[in-house]
Amino acid sequence: MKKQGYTCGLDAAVDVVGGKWKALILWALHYAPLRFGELKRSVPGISEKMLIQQLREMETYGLVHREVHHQVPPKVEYSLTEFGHSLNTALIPLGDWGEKHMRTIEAIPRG
Amino acid sequence: MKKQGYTCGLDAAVDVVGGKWKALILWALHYAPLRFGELKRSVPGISEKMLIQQLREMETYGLVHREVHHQVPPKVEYSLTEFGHSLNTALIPLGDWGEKHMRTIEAIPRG
DNA sequence: CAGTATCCTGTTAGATACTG
DNA sequence: CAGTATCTAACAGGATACTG
Repeated sequence: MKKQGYTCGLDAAVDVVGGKWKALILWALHYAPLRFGELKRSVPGISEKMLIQQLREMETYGLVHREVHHQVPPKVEYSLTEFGHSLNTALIPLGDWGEKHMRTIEAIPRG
Repeated sequence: MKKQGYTCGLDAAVDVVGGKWKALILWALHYAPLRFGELKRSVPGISEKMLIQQLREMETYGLVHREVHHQVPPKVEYSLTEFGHSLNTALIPLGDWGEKHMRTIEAIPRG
């Protein structure tokens, strides 16, 4: 979330879902609501700091809903809103594309 | 292009098209091949440095083709490959989503 | 369990000036 | 026209330790 005055829809969408983690978190929540710890295990490699940071942003975007259950031990569940689901749906073709070309992508020399 | 061993297709796709500019450059080239200067005008706000840098990466990914016409003054045309077109197609729903929700997105308080 | 708080590093990106 | 080169600021992200 950095700009105003987007030049096209893709510009706006990339601004919302951009960065290393948001699309993956969205994807993980597609199937069912998850607790913080479950989510962490569902997104391999993410640190607790990045996870909570991205979740907070996605909450302010209205993509994710945070539900606190006052128990001991604490239980917090994250789920997609309708808005979040609509974004996830829009990401499906991109995910399919990536899956289809994963081998090609991995074979590209890094640098 | 940073990792190997993607966990899902979206992971791989975000790695290829991620960052601030690549999706926009891809989008601009969707309609027709463009020269460097035309491309710069088509992607408002991009610096020459970022444009050439992103184009080079996209060339190594095989998304973009660079055609040099040996003339004075020089003329270099950039176009999408078939691979680039396939990625662009996969981005259409995301672009539509962004367009549809642009007002909502702009209204979110920045942080 | 579900976070916070700090510190630290590498990358991204902007500004500016210059070239074949 | 189509780039290169250099410098610097900003930010994303990682490591580690601590808390209600």
